[in-house]
Amino acid sequence: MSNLQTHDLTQLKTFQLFQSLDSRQLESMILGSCVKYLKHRDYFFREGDAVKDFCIILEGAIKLLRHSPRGEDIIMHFALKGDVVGALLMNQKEGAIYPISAKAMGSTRILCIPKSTFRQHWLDATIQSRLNSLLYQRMNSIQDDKTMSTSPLKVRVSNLLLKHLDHSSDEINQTLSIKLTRQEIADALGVAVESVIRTMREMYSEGTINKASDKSDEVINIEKLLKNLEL
Amino acid sequence: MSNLQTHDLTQLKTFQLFQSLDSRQLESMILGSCVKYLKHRDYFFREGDAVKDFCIILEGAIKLLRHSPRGEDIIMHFALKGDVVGALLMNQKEGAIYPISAKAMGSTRILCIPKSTFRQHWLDATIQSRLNSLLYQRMNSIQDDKTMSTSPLKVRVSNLLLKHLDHSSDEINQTLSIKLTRQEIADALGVAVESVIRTMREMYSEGTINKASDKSDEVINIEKLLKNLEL
DNA sequence: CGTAGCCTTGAAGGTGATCAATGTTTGTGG
DNA sequence: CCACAAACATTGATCACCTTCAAGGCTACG
Repeated sequence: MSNLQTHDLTQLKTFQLFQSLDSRQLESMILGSCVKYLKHRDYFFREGDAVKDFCIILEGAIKLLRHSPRGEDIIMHFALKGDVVGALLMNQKEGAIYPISAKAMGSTRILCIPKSTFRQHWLDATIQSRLNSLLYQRMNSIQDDKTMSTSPLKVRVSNLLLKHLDHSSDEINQTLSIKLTRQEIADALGVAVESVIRTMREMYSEGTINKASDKSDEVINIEKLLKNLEL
Repeated sequence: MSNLQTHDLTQLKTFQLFQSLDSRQLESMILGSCVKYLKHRDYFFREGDAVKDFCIILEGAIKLLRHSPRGEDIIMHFALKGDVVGALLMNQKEGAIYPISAKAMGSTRILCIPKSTFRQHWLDATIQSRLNSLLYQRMNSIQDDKTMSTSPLKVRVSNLLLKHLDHSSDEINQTLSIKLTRQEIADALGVAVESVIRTMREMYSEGTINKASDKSDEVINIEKLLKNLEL
């Protein structure tokens, strides 16, 4: 736990949520906040905890998940740099609990903001409307998933990979913006790991997924990926 | 299409969204609005249409759905009286399109509000925060569904029925707040109609669902229903 | 060095999909 | 009011996809 650095402030201003706000407003919005480091698999909060604060991801990634009745994890969303985690809950009544868990993927740096600051400085029309925008995107993505729920697994895996492609390189061969384990892909789709493994093995043999030259990373051929999504 | 009646205004005030607003504010929020009647299966808007307005349901119900690649409908949400449909889209840029279709279930009366009014009179902190609340509930419900995606169909059907029980009567035998066809249940769960029919036939034989004495309505034994959800 | 988390493979089995045929209900127009 | 179409419901037979279970391997990390 530590305080905000100057370069963090600069970074904040690049996030969609804070675009072209004046510095005074920005500073009021992060009153009482602090930077936290989460290690791989640390929880920011757990399903059932009393709602206390929310955060903005400065570096790394956080997965939002629930525990299914049968002990599996179901992943609802992968939150990346610039994403806001838990803000929707700040409007809830006193005594509310988190309906979901937030778990770090790899070392993650977050800016942790107390509920009171939200209630004093975030209830501004512009901000709320931007939060709505973020929420809208997340909603849309969930609905995309649901739309494909009747498609064969290969299509659903392809769709998931597509959503997480790193668009910085516009090559045919792209990488993912976060490293996803087979287990995580399975948890995000609500299927068994073994099924994901078998499906992705097939995608290897077709050349949709390839081993990267250097490391254990994986590279995705976007043309072949898109072909899986047709029909 | 017609204008708002006095009793409609009274009704509006009973909705969560408008709780304890003064009349002046309420009137500004419905500037330029009009009441529309939708017949069964009429669309309020269709996936792909240019975004123009949103609505509040005065009477009846609207289902929000998408078309899957294979021609099936996938139902995302059943919106009932007092629900707001399409408000999240009003913040989007010019030229946005509806990502979803909104289709009436039975005769439905709505208050249809133009985008311009939203932009002038809804960007208020209180309202936005209430919209967030509605959205939060919808999000939560979708996440509940997803959490059960690995459960057997009987559990998922039970869960869907539970969500739509009419809690006005606190008897053991309850009815649904909207009439759902087997097809709609199937579309909401993303499964085949035949599977729903077979599952519900079984629930009949167990006594979880029963024919109502008078009509073709169905009555649900809530104790047996809850038993299906355990484990 | 041993544990924990993830990956992999194979064999067996079940749940729900698909297809095809038929019945029922509702609404529409002549 | 009847005839016809459209939407919804039902049933059975067959089959594919994904799950489950069991066993083992790999890699990272204290």
